[in-house]
Amino acid sequence: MSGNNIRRSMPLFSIGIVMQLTELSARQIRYYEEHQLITPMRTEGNRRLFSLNDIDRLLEVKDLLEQGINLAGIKKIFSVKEEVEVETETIKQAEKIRRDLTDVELRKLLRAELLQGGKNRTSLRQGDMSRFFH
Amino acid sequence: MSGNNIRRSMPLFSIGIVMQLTELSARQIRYYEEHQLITPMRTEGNRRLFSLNDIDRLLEVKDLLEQGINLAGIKKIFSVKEEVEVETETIKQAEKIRRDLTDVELRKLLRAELLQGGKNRTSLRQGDMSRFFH
DNA sequence: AATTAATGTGAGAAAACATAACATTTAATT
DNA sequence: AATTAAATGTTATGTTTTCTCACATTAATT
Repeated sequence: MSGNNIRRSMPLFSIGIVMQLTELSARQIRYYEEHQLITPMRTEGNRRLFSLNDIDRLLEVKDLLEQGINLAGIKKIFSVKEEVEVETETIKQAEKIRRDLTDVELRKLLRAELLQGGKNRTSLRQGDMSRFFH
Repeated sequence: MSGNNIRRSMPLFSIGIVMQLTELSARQIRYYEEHQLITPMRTEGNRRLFSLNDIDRLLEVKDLLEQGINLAGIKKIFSVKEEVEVETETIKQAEKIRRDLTDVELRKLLRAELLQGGKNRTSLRQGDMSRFFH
């Protein structure tokens, strides 16, 4: 999942290409950056380099603007979205930790059982075999 | 399938980006173009614009060169590959045509059967109903 | 030693992009 | 109606990137 994200945030496209892909003017794109709706990378020579994520954002900005929402509103919408994403990500990770922990518990139990096998002969393998040797 | 191909042949990347992605020098890239291993598009202002396919090709060129194959060899390899691709495409299409034709045959048969229902009363529906009205 | 294939390097011109300032348009507010 | 603010257009000027072309270098082959 993360590999794809890296790819989508890779700075690849010049402003000329982005203009074509989004049908926005350079002025518009720069203006939206000025208002922090996107934050494209820069080359050593200070040229903007846009990622696929940037392009997605620009298309969304365009769409929302056409719906009559102003830049302030769009910015807020983005920040809310961002929050939601962070939260779901946190939940996901918590879920993963929970799973991992229960796995650890499970292994602990199994390990205890195996170690106890010396004294109390009721280990799994013996239990299985006992069907044939009684 | 074709939509993806269009995307992969879309002229998007400047030579600077391609240099970074392929770790080839501009000289090398232009030289390979000169020898028709790639044919990037041009902007109105005569700048090269590379597609994902171009980049793939360049990486393959690089790889084959490192294996000691010269440009002539690489060119031949590409043309052979191209031929193979064309052939498999042709086979695929022939296969599709065959399928479509047999479908047509099938429908023809069904249609003939339905039309004949007026004279010889053994149509499917009547056949079904006859179980209850005998 | 000479030739060839692949790549490096430098010059000069053109294209693309940068910022900045001022102009225009449109919609909202007074 | 006049004013203001938001969004975009336009123009000017400087810098970066890319273009082609020519010549140089390197390594392998004859």
